[in-house]
Amino acid sequence: MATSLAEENYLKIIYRLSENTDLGVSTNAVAELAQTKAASVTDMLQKLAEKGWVIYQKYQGVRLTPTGQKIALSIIRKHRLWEVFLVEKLGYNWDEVHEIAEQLEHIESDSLIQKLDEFLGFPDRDPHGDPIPTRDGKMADQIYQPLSEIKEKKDCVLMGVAKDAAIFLQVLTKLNLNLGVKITIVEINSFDRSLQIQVNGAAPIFVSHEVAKNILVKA
Amino acid sequence: MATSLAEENYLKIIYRLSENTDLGVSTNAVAELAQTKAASVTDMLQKLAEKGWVIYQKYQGVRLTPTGQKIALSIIRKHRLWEVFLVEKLGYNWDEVHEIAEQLEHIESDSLIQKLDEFLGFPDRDPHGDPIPTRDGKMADQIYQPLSEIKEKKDCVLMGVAKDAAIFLQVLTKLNLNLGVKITIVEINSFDRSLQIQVNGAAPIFVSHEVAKNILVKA
DNA sequence: ATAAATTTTTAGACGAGACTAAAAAATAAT
DNA sequence: ATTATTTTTTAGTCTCGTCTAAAAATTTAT
Ligand SMILES: [Mn+2]
Ligand SMILES: [Mn+2]
Ligand SMILES: [Mn+2]
Ligand SMILES: [Mn+2]
Repeated sequence: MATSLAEENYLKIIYRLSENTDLGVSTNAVAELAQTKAASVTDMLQKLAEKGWVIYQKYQGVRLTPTGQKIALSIIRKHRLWEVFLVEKLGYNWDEVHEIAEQLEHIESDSLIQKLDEFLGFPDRDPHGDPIPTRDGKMADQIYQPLSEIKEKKDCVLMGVAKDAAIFLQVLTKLNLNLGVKITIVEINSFDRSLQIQVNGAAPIFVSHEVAKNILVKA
Repeated sequence: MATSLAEENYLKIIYRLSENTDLGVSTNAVAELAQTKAASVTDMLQKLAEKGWVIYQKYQGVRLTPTGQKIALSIIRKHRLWEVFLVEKLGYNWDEVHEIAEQLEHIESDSLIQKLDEFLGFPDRDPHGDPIPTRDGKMADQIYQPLSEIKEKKDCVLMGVAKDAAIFLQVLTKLNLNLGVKITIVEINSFDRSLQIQVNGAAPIFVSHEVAKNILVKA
């Protein structure tokens, strides 16, 4: 069945909110991400339920059906492949691509994504370190951990981010915190949990716990 | 002012219908290309007129304002650049790209088109030989002529097509009539104006006048 | 010049997707 | 166990872009 742009965006949002929980997703949570009102969300959830893409019961929240999940994953796959294209081929920075990919992810053509994937060398991570779902709808687990969970004196490598808002990415760029850099934790300030770190062995800098939470690293 | 997908498509259609005439474009002509009804076209023309993109007077047809023309040309620019991308970078055939470009042409990002243009090496023709409008909205003239106007015994080179419907392009491909081939006119049959031609010096084949009209060549 | 045919516009309706205001249900506080 | 608060749903309205049916204007034919 055909999916409208609005439907695709709702499914993607529901998918995102489902990732960290087994409970149904609340109407208000969807409304916030969709930048719309709760009443509009209720309307849409009823439509999505009729199409068989979500399980929805009044006041009980919503969850994706296997079909709904499949659709969401295919949109996410397109989004992330386009992000790779924009960064790798067109020379964008990682903080500039999300909004454009939000548009490109809705282009409908199986062969296009197939060929794009090939053109890009079948990448398995996007420019923010997020796994790219496979063609048959399987997404690798996020295997990296937040920098905030690494112990003092340890080394690690920046593999991704847990948030791709431009404003956050620009901060990282300004601090030379790019994909692949080596991070050494010099000290963790116990009172506000901020970190003193070295980036590729350079002079130590400070980052807040909030920032560290959203930086994904491998030991 | 922002343009909706529907508005962009209407402006593009009006542009196309204006190319070969100085008269206003008729409601019915637009309706046919838009695959919609005349009543819907009338509605839209009134909206476009309010936005200052067309001059519209009841029963008098419609024509683009300079602003409207600018918008139309920017959509056509995007369409053709994406077509180049699909053929040159992703390996599509020229008969497969039009529908996908119809979607991609509506992606909104100045920097994206800028970077895409650069990535493609600033092409000035799309895979069908059509000129790509420049960033500041100038479109080169179509300098090629229909094969149907070439004299007997003359040689020419296939530079483009006047129609990019997949069904037509597939016929050309089947006859080895690809961009850049040398065509020699062996004979013109006077009774139905069909042509006997050689493609790159191979054994002669027949093409109808209808086909010849839509093949663009340079002598 | 009048009638017939065609084209175009208007009038009224509809679905998608959003909104506001108000009602209902679920949660939290006393 | 009642209130009070928050969340969610319903009811009614709006805009966009489309449709059909009918009216009006234009063009063509007689
Ligand atoms: Mn993104
Ligand atoms: Mn991403
Ligand atoms: Mn095309
Ligand atoms: Mn083309």
